[in-house]
Amino acid sequence: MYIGELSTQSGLSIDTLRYYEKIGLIPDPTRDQGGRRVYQESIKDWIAFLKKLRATGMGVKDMARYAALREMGPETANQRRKMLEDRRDIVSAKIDELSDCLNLLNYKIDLYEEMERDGLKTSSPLEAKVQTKGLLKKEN
Amino acid sequence: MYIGELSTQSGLSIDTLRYYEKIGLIPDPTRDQGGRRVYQESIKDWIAFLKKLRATGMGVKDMARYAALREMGPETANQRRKMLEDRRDIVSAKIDELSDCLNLLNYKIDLYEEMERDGLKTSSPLEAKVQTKGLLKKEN
DNA sequence: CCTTGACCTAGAGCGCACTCCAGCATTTAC
DNA sequence: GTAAATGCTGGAGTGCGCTCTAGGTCAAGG
Repeated sequence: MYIGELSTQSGLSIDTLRYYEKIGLIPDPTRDQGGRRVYQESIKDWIAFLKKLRATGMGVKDMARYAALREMGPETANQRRKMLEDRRDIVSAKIDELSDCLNLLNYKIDLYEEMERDGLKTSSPLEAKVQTKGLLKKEN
Repeated sequence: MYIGELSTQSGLSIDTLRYYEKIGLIPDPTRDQGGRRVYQESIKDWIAFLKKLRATGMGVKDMARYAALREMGPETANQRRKMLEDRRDIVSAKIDELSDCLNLLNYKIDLYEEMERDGLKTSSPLEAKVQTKGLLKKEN
């Protein structure tokens, strides 16, 4: 499988695939006689996992660290587990934060709907209302 | 309230406060005789809301658009509502995505624990196991 | 007075994660 | 045999969201 096909199938651009290789996220593939990268099917699973890690907000440096540990073999399992646990905690916290944001958005959308239904009769700033409800300032 | 105090109370750096002002996220404050910014208490609520929008992943350009609509008064309420609805959908989708990621992380952490408990007896790549479970590739 | 500290401006610089470019080689289809 | 498609490299460029710097002003305390 050449890079174009891998790009199509993995959803990463050709440039990104080469970039990921350069920074050590993807192992150097074999080359054909013409010097072109030849990928094995199994790389797709690894890339799918990398995409999941990126989706969690992990930076490419951390991902490269994880990839390097993986290359080193099973004796690094505990370090990789630790990284995933750290990431789990971060993701968990982010979900909570986004849930808060979602509540606030829904609350303000309701206020706007009310305001539009009432024909713009109230012109007091919505942010003030939100504050009085104590929906903001929960943290920060 | 001068910028230093606002920085402390809002959790944004002084530089960020001036930057937000420059790009139109924060209304231009009045100045004292010496030209120094003087803020009203109410700005803190607005900044708290801006921080929430940022936490949802909204870019500063969109935030500036929202801020500009707000400056224009109540007749822009429907446009602002639309923006918040769009953002709600994005946040909702992001929560779902992160929940998926959380499941995958937990699954892999379990595998690592198992592997470490079994004394590294299996050296097959974990990514392959994950793939066979169909936890990856749900989208992408 | 004079120093200290908080503030000011315009603009440069930074870290991140790509993305694009120029210039070239190879392969494939006609 | 030639043109189009696909690939290669090294390095520059991009957009984002700040963050920092240089060189200055201003107000309060000793």
